[in-house]
Amino acid sequence: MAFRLFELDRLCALTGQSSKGLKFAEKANLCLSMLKALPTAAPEELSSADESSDEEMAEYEDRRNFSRSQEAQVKKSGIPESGTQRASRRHHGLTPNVHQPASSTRNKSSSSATGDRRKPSISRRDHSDVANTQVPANLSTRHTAEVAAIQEQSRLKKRGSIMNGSTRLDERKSSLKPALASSRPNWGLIHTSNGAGENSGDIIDVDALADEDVQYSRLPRSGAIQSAPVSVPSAEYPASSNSNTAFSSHSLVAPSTSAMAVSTQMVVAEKLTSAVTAGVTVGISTTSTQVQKRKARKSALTKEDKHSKQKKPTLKELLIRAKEQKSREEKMKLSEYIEILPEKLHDREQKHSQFLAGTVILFARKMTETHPYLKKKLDMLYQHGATLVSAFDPAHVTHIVTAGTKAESIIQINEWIGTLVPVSQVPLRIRILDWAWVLDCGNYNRIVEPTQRRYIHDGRWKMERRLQGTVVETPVPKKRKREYVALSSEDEDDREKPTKRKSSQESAMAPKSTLPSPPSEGSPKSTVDNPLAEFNGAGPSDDDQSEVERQMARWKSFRCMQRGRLTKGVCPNQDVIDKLQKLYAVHAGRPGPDEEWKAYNTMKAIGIVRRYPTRFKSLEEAIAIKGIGKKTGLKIMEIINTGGLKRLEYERTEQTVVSEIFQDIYGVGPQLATRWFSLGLRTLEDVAQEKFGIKLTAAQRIGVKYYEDLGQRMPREEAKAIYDRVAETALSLDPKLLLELMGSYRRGRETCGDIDILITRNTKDGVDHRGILPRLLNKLRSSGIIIADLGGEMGEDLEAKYMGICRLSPTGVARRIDILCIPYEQWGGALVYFTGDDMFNRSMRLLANKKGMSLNQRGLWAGVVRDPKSRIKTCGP
DNA sequence: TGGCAAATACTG
DNA sequence: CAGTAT
DNA sequence: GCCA
Repeated sequence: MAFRLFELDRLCALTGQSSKGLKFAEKANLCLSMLKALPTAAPEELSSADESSDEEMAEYEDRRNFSRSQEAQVKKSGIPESGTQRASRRHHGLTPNVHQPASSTRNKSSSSATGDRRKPSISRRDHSDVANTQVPANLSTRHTAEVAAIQEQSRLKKRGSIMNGSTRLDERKSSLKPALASSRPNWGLIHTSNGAGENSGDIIDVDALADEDVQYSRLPRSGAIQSAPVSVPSAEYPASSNSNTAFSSHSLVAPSTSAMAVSTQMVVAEKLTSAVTAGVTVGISTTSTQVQKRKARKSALTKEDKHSKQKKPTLKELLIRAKEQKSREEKMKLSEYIEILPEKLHDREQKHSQFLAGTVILFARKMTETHPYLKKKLDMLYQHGATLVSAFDPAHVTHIVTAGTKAESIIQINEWIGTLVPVSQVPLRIRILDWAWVLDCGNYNRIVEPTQRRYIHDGRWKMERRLQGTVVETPVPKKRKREYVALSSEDEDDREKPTKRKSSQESAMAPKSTLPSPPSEGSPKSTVDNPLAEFNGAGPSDDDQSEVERQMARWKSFRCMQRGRLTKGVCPNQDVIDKLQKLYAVHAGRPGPDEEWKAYNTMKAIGIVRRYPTRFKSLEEAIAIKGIGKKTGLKIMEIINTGGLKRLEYERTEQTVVSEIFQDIYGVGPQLATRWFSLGLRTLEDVAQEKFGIKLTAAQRIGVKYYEDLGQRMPREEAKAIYDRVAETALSLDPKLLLELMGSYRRGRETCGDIDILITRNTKDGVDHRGILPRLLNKLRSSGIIIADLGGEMGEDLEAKYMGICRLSPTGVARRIDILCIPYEQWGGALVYFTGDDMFNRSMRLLANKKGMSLNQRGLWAGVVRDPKSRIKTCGP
């Protein structure tokens, strides 16, 4: 199963993480950490990712067999057999989840390949170049004005949406779907169905594993989670619901949820948490009889396992030994621990990339401390090539690293290393850095120039500046982009300078009040108090590396989220990004699968470039990155070297330009736009007048009518204001509704492309939100908020979606609004899904697939995807 | 060379 | 069913 | 277009 993990770094690339250079085991760990969020992952995979012993393989087989037997049951119970390799695809337009016979028309015919992708939803704001390109003379003046307007808007960050992929399902993949689908009509809640109950094979596995302790300790266990609830900021999230559906795990989501609006990191964290929740809930979300059945089977299984263990006692012994070792280590002081590291991690070169090679690091903590968490940090440093020292020796030490991801107070640092030397006495050439720096080094797989302000404590930073004569007194309000500027180059050689230290500078760094430390980038505050830590089946003291790796991965995803926001168009390769975005628009705006995939790829490349910390220097440097191949690499270099991109020049024909404009009309996609162009339409006027015999749909008319308004993003405050009004109205209908404003708002963007509202309701009291939507909409219409409909609004169901146009006031700009109601159980999944961004979602799903699971709006599903058999597992969030 | 996320809904 | 949408 |  190991081979599957090889794709992981691809995922990492997708999410903006660089797994480049990581050794296999690291990749595995990385993925695991990301996918800890997917706890029902076939446990055998999780364990084997570390190392697969024969015993584990045996267990793996056991479980598979077990699962197969379940499969058989599934068949018996009349649920369509899932194991078949036939590609039963859902039929477009038919009632969802009705199992389609294999003969379903959906197949690989080219038309389906095309038809299945949705419009790449090129952001309309993304035409920075539209205007400076020769606008065809025959475009009407109004059109030109629109173009200008668009250009104006184009500075706003686009919302990074991308097209989807082909829906042509891999046959094996699809094999799991019919069963899922058929077990539930309509957006099925899997966990209540009898079929689903029978299907929850992995759950059993998880339970069984709970007995196994050590090796599986990473796996969340329902019991563990239930017993470790976190306090619930109530309003944000309802605590538990009924005993049947153990939603207590939900409470774990709450803390992050509340912090969310302000912190993208927390968005990610919460996503993961939700996913975890989703997975975890499964295990406990079946009826009691089912639980009993499961337990029976579980104990049987466990016995088998134990039996097989006795035949091969080595593993057990190893485990015991490991345990002893661990407890010994736990008692060690840091200084002692450092001593044993070379022995403990003797194979670091084989297992880990050595991006810290050559550094001599002093860990800024009291060397007498014993906390395992700190040791893990040491592990990490050492693993990746650092030489650790427990005493300060200015001649050797190259870096001083603190354990926090937020700049520690200088006083704190002083206390930690002060016994060795006062901070003020540390030569400037020795950098005092944050843990974030280490993580970034991991991200980029090399030693990152520690010039980013956020790596460094304020006082120290200031002092360094002074000594350079580049005193920057500006406490830097918020959107100063200096961090990224600094990062690129300019003062990279600070530390090279043999700056003599002046103790007189000390004063500058004494009070931490001088510079308010930046609001920190989220709330990393280390895994120790991270709510997510609760999920990992064991506390921080569990399971060596993985914990640290996990944290690292977590951070990576944070970063990748962060970039989008903080970068704000300023990064070393911004020009490249701009061009690539245009290229993306070109591809995405053209019909056909090829173009779509080019677009997809271009989009990925954009993401990668955006978070690449330095300017590209060579082609090699560029194509060494996963996700950037020869073609893109060449383009990047062309842009960097010549400032332009020839490809763009000749791709940017009148057809392209006009077509893109057309596609900014709601309801118009690549195909229509292309067709219109070839029919001779050139301007929005043409479209509005339905020249050349074209016919507009109702939605398209609205799209034309509000063309300009809809092309604008709104400030997040406006989104919030509209949301507030909607929420108010909704709550007046039912005060117990839960609403959440999703999308880019929730991701903390300054501007939002649309308003995306999620509604659900805890059914604990036996009431649900059925039919609330039409009533809500009527109210909103009469209050003038909603001014046009684009579709949706399927009445009386728990799930309902509405799409329309709204505005804050009669004079306000028209905005797109989506309101969707979902069953309470799907809250977690939906939260993840509708928070996006798209790239994040796609990568998560990809990751889920690689782990043999599948992720969608409704939750996380375990079951093998691209691999053997078809174990069907389900879990509802 | 196949796959790249995935599932639904609406319209004409 | 194809195209667009989320 | 990239990757395996």
